[in-house]
Amino acid sequence: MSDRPAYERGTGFLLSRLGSLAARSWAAFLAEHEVSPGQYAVLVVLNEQGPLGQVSLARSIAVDARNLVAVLDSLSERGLVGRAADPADGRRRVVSLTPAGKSLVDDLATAAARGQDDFLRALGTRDRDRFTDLLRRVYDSHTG
Amino acid sequence: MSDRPAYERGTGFLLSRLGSLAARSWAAFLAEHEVSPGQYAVLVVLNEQGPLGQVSLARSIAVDARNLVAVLDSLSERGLVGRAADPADGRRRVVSLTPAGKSLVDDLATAAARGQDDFLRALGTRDRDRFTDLLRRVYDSHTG
DNA sequence: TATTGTTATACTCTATAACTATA
DNA sequence: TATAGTTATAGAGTATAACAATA
Repeated sequence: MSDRPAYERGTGFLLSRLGSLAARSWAAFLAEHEVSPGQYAVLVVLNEQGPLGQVSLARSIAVDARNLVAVLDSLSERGLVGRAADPADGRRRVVSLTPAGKSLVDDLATAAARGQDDFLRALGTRDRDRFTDLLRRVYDSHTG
Repeated sequence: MSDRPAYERGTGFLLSRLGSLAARSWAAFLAEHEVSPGQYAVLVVLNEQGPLGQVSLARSIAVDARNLVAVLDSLSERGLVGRAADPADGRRRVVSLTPAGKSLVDDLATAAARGQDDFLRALGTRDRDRFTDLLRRVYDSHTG
């Protein structure tokens, strides 16, 4: 086990603190490519799941739909996503990835894989895979 | 492996996103006890490591020393920590936990252990232990 | 000159409230 | 009435710049 009282460094505490560190590191990496973490999350989800309405998109990235508006505005201005009115439902605006957006996601993802090495330097190759697997399972349980 | 392109959901992306979720959940729990995440982090570190100067303390919780000042002011006003001038170095102010602070940390840690169950519902008991261990190793590698 | 602690300020992320339009 | 999208605004968390006191 540990030489410290385990309850003081429970998973919630650790995940919250480490997540804060990771978010800073991640934002700094993305900033070099002039993309915010929220923008990248949108691009990734659209690339994986295809076009989505804004409410579905917001839930998929665990962001409030109100705060998604400005993110989509900025992505749209840069030509990375498009918003099209849904003919079947006048309220909906379907968001989709443009070819330029698709190209950017692929490039960033490749670069990001290299950038992670330093942050996870405490773990060996096998533990990194285990870690990523556990993270994904917990993450997916919260975003559906 | 996965049915999705693994590079898109690398560890940096997942940790940053999940950490954001965990931080919200964690802050909500602490708010019920009128404590902020930053305040709790200070209390935990002081409880583990004993009295510290503000620069050492800031590094231990991975927070900028400038942003630590207001946190310590609020904790001091509530009588949870004390700041004493260091006789050996006039610049330093040594921060230490008061009995009331120590008591609060212990109570919160016990309550937090119960509150984590829902957030980690996707993992079994053994995987939770593995997850916590991996988190701690990565976290410690960044905070010394 | 370097370090400790501090203030002021700005920027990002998130949350609260209220609104429009469509169903 | 319920839902999709939007706006305005306020609150945390963090980062940049500059400063005083001490080493």
